Amino acid sequence: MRACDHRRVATLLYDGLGIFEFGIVVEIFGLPRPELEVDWYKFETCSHQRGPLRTTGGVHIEARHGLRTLQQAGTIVISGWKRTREPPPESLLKALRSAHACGARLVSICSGAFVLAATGLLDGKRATTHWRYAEELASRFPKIRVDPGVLYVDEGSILTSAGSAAGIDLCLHIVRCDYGAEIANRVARRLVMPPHRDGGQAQYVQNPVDRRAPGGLAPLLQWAQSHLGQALRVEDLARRAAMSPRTFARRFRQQTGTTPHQWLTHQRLLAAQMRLEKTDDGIDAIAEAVGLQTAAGAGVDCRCRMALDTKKRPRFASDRRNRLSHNCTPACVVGQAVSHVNPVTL
Amino acid sequence: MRACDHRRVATLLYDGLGIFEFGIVVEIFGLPRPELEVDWYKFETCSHQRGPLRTTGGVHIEARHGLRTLQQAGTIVISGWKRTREPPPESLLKALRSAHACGARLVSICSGAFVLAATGLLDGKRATTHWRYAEELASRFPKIRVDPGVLYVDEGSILTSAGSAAGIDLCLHIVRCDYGAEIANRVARRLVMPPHRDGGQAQYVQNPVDRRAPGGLAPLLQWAQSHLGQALRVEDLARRAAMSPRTFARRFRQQTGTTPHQWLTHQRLLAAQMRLEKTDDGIDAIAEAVGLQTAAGAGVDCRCRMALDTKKRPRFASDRRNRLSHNCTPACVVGQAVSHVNPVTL
DNA sequence: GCGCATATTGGCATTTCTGCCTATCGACAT
DNA sequence: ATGTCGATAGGCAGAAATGCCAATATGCGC
Repeated sequence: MRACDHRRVATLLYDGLGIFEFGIVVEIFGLPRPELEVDWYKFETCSHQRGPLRTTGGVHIEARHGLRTLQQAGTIVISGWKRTREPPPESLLKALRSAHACGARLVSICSGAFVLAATGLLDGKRATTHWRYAEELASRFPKIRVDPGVLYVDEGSILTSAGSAAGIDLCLHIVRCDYGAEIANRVARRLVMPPHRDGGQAQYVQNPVDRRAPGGLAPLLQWAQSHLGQALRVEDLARRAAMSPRTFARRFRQQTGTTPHQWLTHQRLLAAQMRLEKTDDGIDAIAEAVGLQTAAGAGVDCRCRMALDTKKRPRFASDRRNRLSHNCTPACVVGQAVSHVNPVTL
Repeated sequence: MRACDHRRVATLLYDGLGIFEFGIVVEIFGLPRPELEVDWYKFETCSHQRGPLRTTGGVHIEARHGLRTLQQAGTIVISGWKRTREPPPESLLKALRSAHACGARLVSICSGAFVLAATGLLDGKRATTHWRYAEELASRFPKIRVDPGVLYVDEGSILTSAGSAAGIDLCLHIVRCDYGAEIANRVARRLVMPPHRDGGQAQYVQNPVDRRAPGGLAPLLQWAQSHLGQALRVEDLARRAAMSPRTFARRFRQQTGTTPHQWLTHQRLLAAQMRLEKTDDGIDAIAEAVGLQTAAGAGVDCRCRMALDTKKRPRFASDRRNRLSHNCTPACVVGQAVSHVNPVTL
């Protein structure tokens, strides 16, 4: 394994490239950043294919380099892969293996994990991918320990990240490793992104992953979601999970990234949003149904009130199609009201 | 003003286009989404310039349409503008004004606000842009009420968003307005982004904006940041801000998006991260210095402990350059530990 | 100036959160 | 078998967060 410069970053272009994921890589590694006053990354686009390549959004782009350059890079980013079932060309795999053998760092975003998986280099290692593909990845590459619940996995020389935006998190993580926290924070700030975000992509998945994980909270959360109308106290939830309140709080944070109460409030607001759109019920009825009016405890106050307070109801809620000044539905307003709540969805 | 279909989305390409911002627009509006089972947006790329256009990342792309198509769209997105000082061509401005007169919605991301500003359509309206450009925008277009503290501004027919990633928030907002919260949430989930995020970009700016806003917390926050070592209680902060604890809590949430205590803890961890990199102090000394060991109150527990606990120190902190199994510096680990804390920076 | 409506503020009670301390359990070496 | 170490669980007290209500300020039309 020869030493190689991780600051030489190459990313793979291919026919059908997702421009968003590519954009992330460019934004983090590919922009000149004189203000940071460090020896910043050198960035190259490479492809195994010649000529203009189609991308999402209906535009075409052309890589400036071929696999040879890719292979010489110290950090290689595979941002997605058009069709997960399509095996990557052997020439590409060879280049990746060779680069890795020389000490290069392999990075994948979203379905790019399938390319890394195909090299065999992930065997026995942990990895992740977009939650839509997690199952497929795990079943097609059983040797890989797929963790669908995290935003990214750092296995040292191979790093994989979950869907789309999680690529930002991983790229920032890499910057943090290479240049330190301060630089990474500055990059994040310029991106107007939080410097780190976690709790895993589990938050963003529709159905909780790992339903039957030992001590998993998923069943409880599901139960809670369908009983939002009741005045659920954290203590009750803990009892239901057969844990002491303290342990429950700890587990809850581990698995969701928030406190039970914040999560609950957020669920209530989301539910309210949905009902505002899907039903013709009035604000009060909905608030009641999702447990917001009566709710014992805490979590909403002015924020939710701003949108749900019965006093303001006539202003926009007389009809659920009634539009606000800015063409927003009530649900939209609630959405903005929610915004201050910790963004955990599950 | 004729009715026009907001679902016809066009975005402007230009020489020097930021591929990241463009990617956002594509990802939200430009992907086929059969799974949503709605009449999704039609997406077009337009430009006033012919031929391949340079973009960030060193690739070239070509717009499929010209200004005529742009003008006919119902939603026009300007994702950035290469040089804020460069006046947009009159032909473009004309097309935008004309489209707007016909009822089209104008949307800007990042420095794209300068293009909208140049049309004059923003005069008297509220708007925002990337925090780096906010001041310039305000001074060059004094008639615009620039709000540099928010992620986006919805003025009905003109929507502006702050830097880069804030464009995602705005685009999701638009989807929420057009198709409702559920659809928007599904799009967000697929992006692995929170469905809404707020508290404003104020969180991400290095130096708090609006330092002298009436009742602004910025000075207090700055003071707190330089006195993290002390055992600051929320009550103390409130007193220092000359507010009752209750009012303080409310204001704090308004302006930062979190509770005082969460913010404080996050600041402590960030500070610890920095010190781990910049100084040769040991874990204990640093923890002490940023108020984590001694800290009265709450906020860290197992999360921070995971990285800072003196018991585990020998494992990775004997030398600050000492690497973990995954090539991470201690600061990096702390970063991951921080992750469960609400991502507010300020 | 007056009355009404709305927004802001402060205090209080309740719930929730969290650091810390102790107890328990299992692995492992002696 | 015994003791030590580490990890996890539970309990507790103090701090923090929040809904709610009452009081006060602010604004507005008359």
